[in-house]
Amino acid sequence: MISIGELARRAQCTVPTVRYYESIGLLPKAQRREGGNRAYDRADLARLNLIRRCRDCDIPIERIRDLVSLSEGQRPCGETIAFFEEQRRVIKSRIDALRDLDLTLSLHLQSCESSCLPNGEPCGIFDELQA
Amino acid sequence: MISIGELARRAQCTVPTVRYYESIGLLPKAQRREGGNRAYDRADLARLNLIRRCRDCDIPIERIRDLVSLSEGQRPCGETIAFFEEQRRVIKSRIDALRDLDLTLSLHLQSCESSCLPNGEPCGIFDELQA
DNA sequence: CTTGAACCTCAAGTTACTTTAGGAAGCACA
DNA sequence: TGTGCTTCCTAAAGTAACTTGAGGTTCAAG
Repeated sequence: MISIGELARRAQCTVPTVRYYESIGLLPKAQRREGGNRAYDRADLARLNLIRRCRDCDIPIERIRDLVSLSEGQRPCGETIAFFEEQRRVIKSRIDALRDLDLTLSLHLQSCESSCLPNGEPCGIFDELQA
Repeated sequence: MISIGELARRAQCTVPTVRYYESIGLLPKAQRREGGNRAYDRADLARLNLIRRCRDCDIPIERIRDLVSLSEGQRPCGETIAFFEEQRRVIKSRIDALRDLDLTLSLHLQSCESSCLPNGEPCGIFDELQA
């Protein structure tokens, strides 16, 4: 059994975030010690880790709720596979968008760096962006 | 001079979003027609386009405020380049996190698909995820 | 000149948290 | 046993970046 602080540390999130997840029912109500402090076990950490992995990738909480209930309900494989595949599609399109933006930024950086004067005067980087 | 609807359409955002940007001072107070409707010109569109590009990249509004004042103040290139490079770092780490999650999902999908029974009964896909 | 789309303001709702206020619990060490 | 100090507790309010809703006005087409 570990404390909420230890749990948060291991799952790389903050203590209030853990309490918040409990308050919205994404984590089950935690067990309590004598004095009232929350206590967690390995399964809690596993579940929080799963949630955090997903949140780091901006999967909305409602979708994570689906995932968790899928994992608990022992649903047939088909549903689970479909869910995972859908998430992979979302992830893929997000990666594509980010790569695209990165390319744009790198092009603007290049043009800035090549047209910049050594004295550090402003170049035309914003002219293009605002055109 | 174009209407707020036309402006929003061209900058790929919604009308309320434009009004919101004005309300927080990210866009200057719009000119008005006789009846009170907002009217915009090319410069407004340029500025909104810049803002939207950045927001698509999840650059927070406070940072865009910095950028706008950077572009208006004709600051030296160094600052601008540093800003863009920082944004590229943010994008890169976000892509890495997404790729990582995608890999995890694909591994679980594989193990699910290979251990699944043809009748669609649940397999152990979540056992690993929650371990 | 009327009708429907687009516009207006102001207020409240949304998501996923964080921050604040005001205490109580737990643990070291003197 | 007392005295700190960190960690914990709850409840409420704040934050970012918008979206949605209510209730009313303006504008362009027919």
